[in-house]
Amino acid sequence: MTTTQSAPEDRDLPFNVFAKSCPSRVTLEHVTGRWGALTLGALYEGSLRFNELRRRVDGVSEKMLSQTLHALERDGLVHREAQLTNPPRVDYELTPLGHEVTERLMALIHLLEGRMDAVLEARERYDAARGAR
Amino acid sequence: MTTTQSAPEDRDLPFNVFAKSCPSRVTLEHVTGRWGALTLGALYEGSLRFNELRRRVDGVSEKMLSQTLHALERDGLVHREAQLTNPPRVDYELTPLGHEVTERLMALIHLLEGRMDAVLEARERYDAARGAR
DNA sequence: CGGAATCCGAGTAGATACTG
DNA sequence: CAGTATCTACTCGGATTCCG
Repeated sequence: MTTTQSAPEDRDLPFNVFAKSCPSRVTLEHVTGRWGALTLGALYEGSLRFNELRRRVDGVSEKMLSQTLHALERDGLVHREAQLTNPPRVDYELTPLGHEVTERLMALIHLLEGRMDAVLEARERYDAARGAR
Repeated sequence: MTTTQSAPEDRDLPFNVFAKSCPSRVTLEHVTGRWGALTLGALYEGSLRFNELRRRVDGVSEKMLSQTLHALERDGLVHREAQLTNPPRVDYELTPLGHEVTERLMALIHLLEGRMDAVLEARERYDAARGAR
């Protein structure tokens, strides 16, 4: 054993989401946040323009989408390609890193979508037991 | 080809997070939400008691942890085991479904932690270009 | 089309105090 | 220990307006 390792969660990684001050926690929130996850998911299929994204991500406002895209671009997960034509055209696409991240994210989303029946059942059981009191 | 399939995102799955009204979006938010993700992550190593959980998930308040655990329990991802001793002892652990979900979640978290250096670099580049103006 | 800026209400999060 | 209750503060997020 060449490295000193005590427990799995006690890795000597420089970054640890469980620590309050770790920057990785902020990025995790950008990625998994309400609109971040859906935006990345939409871009997973390919590059999209601003309003195409808005339509894909059902329910997002211009403001939130704009804000979300900025955060993801700043974190290096999304690339913004602006063409100064008239009318202007701006395409958003995943960076290689963004694609890797989104792969993992989609695995999570698809699992969840596939097991929603079990989740719904669990909710009914929970409500029947708790709500009755 | 035996199934009718038009596009990957156009699957005829009953649940689709991209749709505003889909219940899967709510569950996704429980799982990936600020405290949900960290709580599941903490429980991935094994069952924990309430205050152990509080210490692991750095920065969470009692209220938020309690609320988070209720949501995850209701969705069938976390199991609550209470012993009516004195002092009371309550253990939380992942259900099999919760474990599956958390596996995917941890894959995402670990990827992110491992690439934070790239994220931080991207941020500096972004700020240098944008913040300068 | 692709945004930025402003306003404002609703919901969320934290601190605190209390209970079993 | 394991929570609940309450209060306040703050942020989030939507609608609107305006600009390049």
